[in-house]
Amino acid sequence: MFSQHGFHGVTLREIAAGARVDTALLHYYFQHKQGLFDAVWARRVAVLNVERMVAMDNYARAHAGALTIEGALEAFLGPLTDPARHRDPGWRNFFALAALVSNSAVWGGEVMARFFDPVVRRLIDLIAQAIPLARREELFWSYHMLSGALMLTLSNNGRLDLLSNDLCHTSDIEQMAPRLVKFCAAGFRALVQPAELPGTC
Amino acid sequence: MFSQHGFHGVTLREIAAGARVDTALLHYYFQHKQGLFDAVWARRVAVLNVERMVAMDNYARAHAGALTIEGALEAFLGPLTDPARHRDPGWRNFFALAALVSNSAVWGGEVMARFFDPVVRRLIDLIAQAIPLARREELFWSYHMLSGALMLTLSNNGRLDLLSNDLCHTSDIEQMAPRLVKFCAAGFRALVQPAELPGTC
DNA sequence: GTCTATAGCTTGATAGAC
DNA sequence: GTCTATCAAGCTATAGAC
Repeated sequence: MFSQHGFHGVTLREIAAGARVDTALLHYYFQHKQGLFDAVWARRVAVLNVERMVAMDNYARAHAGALTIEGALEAFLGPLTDPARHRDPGWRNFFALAALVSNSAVWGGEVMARFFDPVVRRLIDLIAQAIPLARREELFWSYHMLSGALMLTLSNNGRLDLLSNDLCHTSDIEQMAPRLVKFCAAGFRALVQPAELPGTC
Repeated sequence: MFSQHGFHGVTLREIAAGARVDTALLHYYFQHKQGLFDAVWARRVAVLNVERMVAMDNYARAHAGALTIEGALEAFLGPLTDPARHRDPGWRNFFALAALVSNSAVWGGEVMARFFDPVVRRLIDLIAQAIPLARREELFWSYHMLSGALMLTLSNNGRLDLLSNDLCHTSDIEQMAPRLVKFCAAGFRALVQPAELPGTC
C-alpha cells in the first residue's frame, strides 16, 4: 500500500482492514505509522543487502584478477532482477517502494544512502579493480546513472508499455535485466575512459 | 510543496498559508486539491514541451544528414539541464515533482506518457535517423534507461553527495549534464548495435 | 475576489474491557 | 494479544457576508 500511494496516501485504517485486524493492533506492534513503515522497509532491505554482498564476494573470489564491469554489475543487480522475485507481489511492491523513496527529494537520498551505501561502495570497488585507471569521481557519476535506470525499472510504472505501444514492457524483467547491464557497462566505460588517456581499456 | 512531500503530504491549509491567502481562495480558482496539482503540473510542462520540440527541430534542420546520438540527446535534454533554470527554485521544484511522479507506480507511467510522449517520440525518431540500422525495440529500452537516469538527476535527492563524500553533487547540473549525454549515448550504441551486425556504427 | 465561519468527515492515537 | 469505543485534531470543501 505504501508503494502504491506513498506514506501519506494510505491510512492506518486501510492497512488494518487489509490485514484484517484493528488499527489498535498496529499501534500495539509498531507504535506509530512511521514505525510500521520503517519495519516494512527494514525487513526486506536486510535480506537484499546480505544477498548482494554475498553475490559480489563470490564473484570477486571466482574471478580474482579478471574482473569485468559486466560481471560486477550482474552480481550487484542479481538479487534485484531475479525473475522469481519479480513474480512475488511482496517483493515487487517493495521494489516499487524503493523506487518511490529513491526519487523523494527531502529524505530519499538520505534513506537510500543509509541503507544501500555499503553494497554500492563494494560495487564501485569491484569496478575500480576491473578498470584500474578509472577516476573515482567518474565511477560515482556512473553509478548515479545506473541507479536511476535501475530505480525506474523497479518502479514498474508501465510507461514503457505506453510509449512503445506494447513493444516493450516495464515489467518484463528478463528482457530488461541484460539490457540494463549492457547499457550501463557501456556508460561506465564511456565516462571512466578519459579523452586524455586514449585506449586505456 | 507537492514536490517535497507528495500530493497527500501537503494540506491545502499549508499551501494557502504559503501563498498568504485563505483556503477558500484555492477552491475558488482550482475547485479541488487535484485541480491545483494539475494546474501546477500542466503550466510548466507546456513551457518545456514547446522548448524541447523547438530545440530538436532546430537540431534536425541544422544537421540534416549528419545527426548524432549526442546531438539529439543534447537537444532533447537542453531545456531540462539549463543551469539558469536550475538556479530558479520554481523550476527546480517542478523537476523534483516530475521525478517523484515518474517513479509513482500507479499513475506515474500514465501521466508521464500522456504529457511527454510526443517529445520522446521525436527524440527516438532523431536517433533512429542517426543510426538507421537500429532496432526500434532497442531504442525504447535505451530510452527507458536514459529516462531513469534523468529523473533521478532531476529529483536532486542528494544521494550522490553522501555516497561520494561530497566528491560529486546531485545538484551540480553543469557536471552532470555532459556526463548524462556521454553515458547514455554509449548505452544507446551498446544496445542498438546487435552482435549479429558487427561494426554497424 | 477575498474573506469568516463552519459543516461533515477522516485522521492517528489511546484507554480500557476481555 | 486483540478487541470496542472514543478522543482531539486535522482534513477538504462550501455557504454566505462584504
